Amino acid sequence: MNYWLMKSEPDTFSIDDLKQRPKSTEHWDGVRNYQARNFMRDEMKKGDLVLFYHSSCKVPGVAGIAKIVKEAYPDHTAFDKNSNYYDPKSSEENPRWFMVDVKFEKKFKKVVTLKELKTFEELKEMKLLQKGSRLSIMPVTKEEFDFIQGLS
DNA sequence: GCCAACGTTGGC
DNA sequence: GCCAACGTTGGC
Repeated sequence: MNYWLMKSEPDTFSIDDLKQRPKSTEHWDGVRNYQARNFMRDEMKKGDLVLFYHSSCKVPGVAGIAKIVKEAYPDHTAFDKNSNYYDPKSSEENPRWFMVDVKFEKKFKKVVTLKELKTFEELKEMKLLQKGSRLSIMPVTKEEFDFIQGLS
């Protein structure tokens, strides 16, 4: 089983939004970065756990936990001309972008903030904290996952 | 294949 | 709103 961190802008889609979806499940569309796509398409497995990270907001940080409930399949928003995520280079015959389904697992009582994360020696190696790291989907180790959950 | 120009991310 | 860092595009 693998562990991940997935970023979302809470003004657009927060952990509360995820919880409120039917079956507390939503497809993770709009990923348009090859590295993030490859993680999703090639390595994410059903049952993997996800740190749900709030980015580009007042208090960035890990807001809770979600779970992968469906493995990668073509991201249909890439086919939709009216979508912000439309990509003419992706077709149904040869899809370029993929998404997974993610289910709400739990919300932390308080957000484990980015500021806080930066203070721990144990998390020094985290991809999230590396300079210039901007990936919206990245792997975390079991140790990092457990440690962060322990902070909540 | 190089690289300049441009676009995006995301913390601050 | 600024800007550093990184990704993508496209001319050559």
